[in-house]
This record gives sequence, C-alpha cells and structure tokens, in this order.
Amino acid sequence: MPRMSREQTELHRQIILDTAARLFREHGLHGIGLADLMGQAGLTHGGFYGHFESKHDLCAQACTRSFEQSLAYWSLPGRGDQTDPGTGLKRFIHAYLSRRHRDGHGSGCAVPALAADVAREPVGSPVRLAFASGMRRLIDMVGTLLPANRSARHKREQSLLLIATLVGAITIARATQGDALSDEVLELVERSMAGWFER
Amino acid sequence: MPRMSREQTELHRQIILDTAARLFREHGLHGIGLADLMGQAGLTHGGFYGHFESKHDLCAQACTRSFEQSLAYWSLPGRGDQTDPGTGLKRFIHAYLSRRHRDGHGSGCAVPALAADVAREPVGSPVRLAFASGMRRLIDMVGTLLPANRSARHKREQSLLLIATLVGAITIARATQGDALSDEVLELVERSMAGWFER
DNA sequence: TGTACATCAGTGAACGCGCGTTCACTGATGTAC
DNA sequence: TGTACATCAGTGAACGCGCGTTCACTGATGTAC
Repeated sequence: MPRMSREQTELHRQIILDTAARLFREHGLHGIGLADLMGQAGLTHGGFYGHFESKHDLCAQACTRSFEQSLAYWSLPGRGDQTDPGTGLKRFIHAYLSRRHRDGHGSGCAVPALAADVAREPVGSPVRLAFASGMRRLIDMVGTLLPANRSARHKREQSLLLIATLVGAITIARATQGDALSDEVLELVERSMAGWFER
Repeated sequence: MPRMSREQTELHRQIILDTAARLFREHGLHGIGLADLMGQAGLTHGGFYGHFESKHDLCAQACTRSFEQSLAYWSLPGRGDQTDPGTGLKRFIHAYLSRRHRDGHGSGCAVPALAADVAREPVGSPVRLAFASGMRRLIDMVGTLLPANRSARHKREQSLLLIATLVGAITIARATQGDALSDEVLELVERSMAGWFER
C-alpha cells in the first residue's frame, strides 16, 4: 500500500493542512494531538513528519490556512451587491455575530479562535508571523466593505476598530454560551454597529 | 514539618488560588501543570488534593479569583474623581489599552486571558459559570464609570459594547506583539473611543 | 514499449517526558482528660 | 495547667495515560536502460 503517487502525496498534505486549520480553531493549538489530527485526516500519525517539520511548523501553516479559509468565506456575501456598499458590510457584521459563527469555531474566523494561543507563543515565532500577516489581509478585506468615499487611512482605522469590536463580542459570546449573556452580546453589538460605519 | 496550623492551611489555600489565578491567565488553563503551579506557590504537588477536588475545581475558583483581582484593580483609579464622571472612564480605557496591560497577562483582565479556554469547556461546567458570573460583575463595574444621567439599560448596553471593543483590541494587540500592528491597534482604539461614551 | 531497480510515502511500534491523580508515610497540631 | 494521643496538612514516590517525535519496515511509484 505505501509509496503514493506525487499527486496523492500533495493531496494528503492539503488534507492534513485543512484538517489542522479546522481542529486547531476548534480545540486550540495545544488541545489536539498529532495522532488524533492525522487520524481525522484519514492517515496514521507516523507519516506526519514526511509532510511537516514539526507541530510548530504545522501550527504556523495551519494559521495561514485558517485566515485564507475565513477570508474566502467572508468575501463571498459582500461581492454580490456593489451598488450599495453598506450592504456587504451589514451582511458581514450579521454573519460574524451570528449564532452559527459563535457555535462553529472550526469553520469561523481565525482571530477569536487562535489569538489567545498565538499570544502565548514566543515573539518572532512562525505562527506569530503567520497570524500578523493574516490580520493585515483581514483588515484590507474588511476595508473593501466600507463606503468608498473615504481615505485609505480612514478605511484602515475603521476596519481595525470594527474587527476589534467583532472579535471581542464573539469571544465573550463563545465563553458565555449557554448563558443569556451570550445571545445578548451578539444582538446588542450588531444593533449598536448598524449606524456607526455609515457616517 | 507536616501538619500545619489551621490559619497556615487557609493561608496556603489562598496562596495556591492567587498563584493559579495568575498562572492560568499567563499560560492558559492547560498551559501550566499542577506540579509547577504548586511549586510556584512554595509547596509540593502532593498536597494539592487536600485543598481542591480536582484541577477543574481549581480552574473554576481561580477564574472567579481572576475577575475579583482585575475588578479590584480597575475599580481603584475611577474612585478618585467622582466630580467628573468621564475621568474614571477615560482612565479605565487608557489603563486597559496600555502596553503594561498588554504585556502583563498574569495580572490583567480575566476576559482576554481566559475566554478562549473557557469557550472550549463544556456548557454548564463550573469554570463557565464562574466566567459568566465574573462577566456580569465586570459589566456592572464598567457601568458605574459611565455618566450618571442615563437609564440602567442604556448603561448596561454601553458597558457591554465598550468591554467587547476593549477585549477585542487587547486580544489582537497581544497576538501581534512584536509587530507594528500591536501598538497601532491600542492607540487607534483608544483614540476612537475618546468621544463615544460622552454623548 | 518493456524490464529491473532505486526511491520514498505511509505504517505501526517504540522512545522519553510531563501530565493529573493516588497513596503510604511523617510529625506538629489540636483535643480529651 | 499539664499530659497522652488522635488527627490531618504536607511530602515525595508511584500510577496510567497521552503527548511529540523517531525509526525499521513495506511495497507501489518513478526512473534508468
């Protein structure tokens, strides 16, 4: 059975990376082991080091992949309606603060899922670089959802402020899931943000 | 040497709890072991189960303690200047978004330090209940910093929105520490919030 | 195009290590008289 | 107040377990002729 074709090998690498991007967001960087992870990717754990240098290496690459996945996801709903620039923004905020996003750690935004773990990694480590790079792309993406008649600098500031508020809201909503506070913070923050970014 | 006095025993319990409250915020609930933790409290690990039922039990009690410590800390600067209700709020925001708070996980707010780990604990578990209870007290405390001429409901909403934004900002700042983005998000969010809550 | 062989992706057992938890033991504390 | 003894807080070795990582092995793939 061993010795797969080159395409098969590359496919396996992608499957491991996608699986890791999901599982790290679900369980945290230290909450899932390589044996379980490889098992969920349909492989045995021994083959891991044929694809990645170490778990740290995988963490960094999976962080990048997590941002790619969530950026691709958030970019979709906004693309449809360029005539009303506020619509894409409202849809983004609504989707971000939805119960579906709160309950789906593994398929959601990389920031609330990984930031706390990344903050405990050494400064300058690959996973931190991957996270900072993903943050910049997220800021740019959200910037494109803002009304066009603004300076790049203003858009960047509004984008960063919006992201901070959304990240904090979903972080609190996830930690208080099962308590009335959880739905309350999602609804309240969405309502409060409705008017902010149209000024 | 064994068999301490009752006061000594209770003192040890408090030392373990304070140490845990600090170390769990620094390293996360799963990032520090009981042997290390007890060692930093000046004891050996074997005596742990004389004070707590399990690590889960300690996590829940340390979560409560973390909120108590940060609430006591944040409450201090606002108390001094009741003639200008905006001052306490500005000081709170400034202290919360300071580099000192960003770099001092162990002595800082329980929310950015513990929320991600708490969000991965089972719904209804003691640590989640402790977190939700702490959140309510934090919301109330921040509410007292807001201008007095508002309804309780409005204060609560403003408080929750403010907390969400602060939590998101410091979460991002911590994860991007060492990158220019980190200082940028702290400064930008503080500047943006200066006027919001005076209206 | 067909054959012979070197390559190497994946397997599964094994490694040292640190984890949460247990327990026999120690000896000062707290209590009964 | 003083003595005798039961209590129990803290010690440190030990437990089973899961972790990240290594490695000898297998056999289909890719290559050289």
